Amino acid sequence: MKFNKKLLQGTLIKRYKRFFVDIKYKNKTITAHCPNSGSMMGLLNKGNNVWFSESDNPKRKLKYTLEIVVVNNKPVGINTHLSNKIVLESLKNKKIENLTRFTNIKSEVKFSDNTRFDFLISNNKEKCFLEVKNVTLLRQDNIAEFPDAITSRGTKHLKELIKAKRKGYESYMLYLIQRDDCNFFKIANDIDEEYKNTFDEALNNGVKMLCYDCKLNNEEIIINNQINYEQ
DNA sequence: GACCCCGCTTTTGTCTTTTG
DNA sequence: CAAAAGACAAAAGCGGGGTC
Repeated sequence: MKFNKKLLQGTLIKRYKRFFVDIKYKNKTITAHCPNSGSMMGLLNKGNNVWFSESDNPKRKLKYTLEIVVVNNKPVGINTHLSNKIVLESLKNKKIENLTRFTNIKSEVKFSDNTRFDFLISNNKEKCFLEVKNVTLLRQDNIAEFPDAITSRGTKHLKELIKAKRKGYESYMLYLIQRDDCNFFKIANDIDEEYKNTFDEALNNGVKMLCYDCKLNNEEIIINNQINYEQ
């Protein structure tokens, strides 16, 4: 996934009102859109280097978008919209081993009245729902974790994936770690116990789980290696 | 226009304590 | 003992951009 233009670099001042982030850039303070409504635990230290994009869409209220936060010299992708783009590209390019058999890809597909999943991928034998989660949290060396805050919506998605499975669909969770300094992935059960329980229930009901990390720099973010799940 | 990203602040609601 | 005030909890609404 290439950025349209090279990202610009600044330092973080503060994040507020969920969608706003102030950045120091060339001795000025600019306000950028923060396309991550999560808690972004561990990423929001004042003074962190950040990389952001500039949009030329005249209709936007904020022309800058925060894309990457650098923590301990490691870049972390925070734009949750990009995770779907990255995954779409990876599906098309057959970069995700377990999913190469699916030739048709549809984004944002409605499953029930109040649920839509990120992807419905299919071939002439199987239909498969795929839900993507963006992972940024690292609390111990080498281990990425999700979620970074209680996520009732995430739990709901898992339950809906179980339902999909019962209705004859294949179903997958894909945790996309937008950083490249982790060799393991785990569910942060101390942060959201209910999520962890539902996750286990999903696995027991045949929902499959995949986890990949990414390589990122100021020009692009691309999917990298499959990451081991650690109980 | 509906829905996705889902935490933070404000508002509203309920119960408990204080005061005249 | 009733009314006001305070404490706390639950619920609602806010925000920008993107995609269908």
